[in-house]
Amino acid sequence: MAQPQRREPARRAPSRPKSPARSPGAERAARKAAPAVTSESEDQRYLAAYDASAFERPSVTVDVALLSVKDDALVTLLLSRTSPPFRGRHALPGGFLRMDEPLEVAAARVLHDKAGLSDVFLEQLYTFGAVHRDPRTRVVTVAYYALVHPGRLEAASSDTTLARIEVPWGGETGGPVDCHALGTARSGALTLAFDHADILGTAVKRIRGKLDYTPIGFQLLPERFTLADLQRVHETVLGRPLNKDSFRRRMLASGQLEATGELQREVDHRPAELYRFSRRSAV
Amino acid sequence: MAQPQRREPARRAPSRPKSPARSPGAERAARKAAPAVTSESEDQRYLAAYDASAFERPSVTVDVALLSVKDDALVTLLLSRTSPPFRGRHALPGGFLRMDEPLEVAAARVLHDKAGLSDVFLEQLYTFGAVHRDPRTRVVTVAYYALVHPGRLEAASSDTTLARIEVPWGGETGGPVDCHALGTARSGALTLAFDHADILGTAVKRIRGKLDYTPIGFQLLPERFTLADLQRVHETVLGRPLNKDSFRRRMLASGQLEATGELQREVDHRPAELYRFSRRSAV
DNA sequence: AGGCATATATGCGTCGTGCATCGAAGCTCG
DNA sequence: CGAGCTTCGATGCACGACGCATATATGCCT
Repeated sequence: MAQPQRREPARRAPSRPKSPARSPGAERAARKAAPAVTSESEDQRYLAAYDASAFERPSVTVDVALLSVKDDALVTLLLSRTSPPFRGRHALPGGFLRMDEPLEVAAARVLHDKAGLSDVFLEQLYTFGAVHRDPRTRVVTVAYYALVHPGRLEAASSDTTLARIEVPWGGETGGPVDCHALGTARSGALTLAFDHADILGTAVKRIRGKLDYTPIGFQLLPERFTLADLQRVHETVLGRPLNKDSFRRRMLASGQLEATGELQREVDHRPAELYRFSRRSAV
Repeated sequence: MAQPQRREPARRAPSRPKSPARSPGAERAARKAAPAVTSESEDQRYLAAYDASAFERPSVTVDVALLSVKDDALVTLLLSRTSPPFRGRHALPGGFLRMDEPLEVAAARVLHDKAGLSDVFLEQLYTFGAVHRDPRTRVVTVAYYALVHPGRLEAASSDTTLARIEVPWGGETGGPVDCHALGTARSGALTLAFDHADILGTAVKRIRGKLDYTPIGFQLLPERFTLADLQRVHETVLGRPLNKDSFRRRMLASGQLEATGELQREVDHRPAELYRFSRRSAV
């Protein structure tokens, strides 16, 4: 819906107008006490409370979890925060939503301005709106995830940091992930700003789920790649080994691969054929 | 991220500070021209533009696509709008996000106040932020979807409308859906307010995708049900017939079902056994 | 009592997957 | 130059899930 001009009549006002019921049990009890009757006085109080908060608007930002696979590890791009809160900590690239740009454009802009990347696979991930996820004001952030192959990250790492992602949970469980700065010899875990470790965890969970039935794996590879490359990417994302033969057959049968006829070079064994992603699969 | 107090230094300012690059080609060209160099003057201009829009905040609402399956049809709960814009049209239950409540609590509150429903399966769906989705101001809405069995809808239909959902696309394609008011004999399609037909379409697409590997099907049934009931619900959601034997075996093998020992009653044929959803499946 | 409609169990061909085997094709080294 | 190494890539086979067909069970109706 959406009414900046508050006209919507509020039916079935909750017994506690100020705070909505949090626990399902309490909520059900409240409903049982006053099932479907509309009390005028309750409506009045409810409207008053509604009015008060309706015009106070939270800030809206976009954050981008930029993921890649480098040296058989999931990596992400982080920025060091130069101002409080969480000064000095690492955070996802993000920024405010402008009034005249769609959400996805804002995410692309953030990626362009802060990571120097354009023309990147980008998809909405989840919206995080915990009340105190930003200690200053209410900030609702629409998180996106982006996928690039590691070659495109090299050029962008001026004041950005590449961090290796370690997933402390198995399969599809979910939860925050741990990040370790890449390159630096010390392996101390980075403490991310805000709820960005949760955002990254959600992103990992999402791409793990979508990997089998969507062509997102190709986004993490250069244009030409071998089947072994593709399998290593899948194994890195999923965090578990895959059967080689089954993977081959499944990929070749999916119709998403196009043989280039070219062969691998500079390898000390039999070179594999190079394939290309063919997006005319969904025909 | 999220900085109401604008301190974030903007690196790699785009060559056109006002409008972020829209076309991938143009964007890539711009990046090639100025790869990783930070120009101070560009930063200045960029910050000025950034400041201007950073403090103007969009409104944030939540909308809930409440879905159910009734008489072998997908149905949703709609409200008639009593004020412009889209006065008289039907819309999803929704409302403003309050400053002190999490997103999911807001969605539950909306469901409680406008549909009289509590303790409902509720999950975040997608965030819609097209610039002019609300003709008055910028409104970003965080859409949720909710699932209930049709028995819980009867009590709630005071000034709400139940509408049958017709999906004009097949499988996982996506897009808006058509709605037809239930009960009324005439089958004229309802024109929904805002982008709510898209939200419903996204919800249908989502539950179609999640139906096989999550227990959401049980949310659309009463506590006890037969395997045939469950199959009909699945077929209605997916919009295609399913193989009976395969469905039986898959469901029984999933470990999510618990036989009650009871049998169906008041049917003019052999009664089927009643099952119950057992959430101790993931053990 | 018999018919009817549906539930429930069983058997079989097919297909995808995991596993093992085998030949092929480049490189390295003696 | 040929043997040996490593990985590629194809083939064969057992197993399980699925689609399909068949057979039996069971409560209600006539």
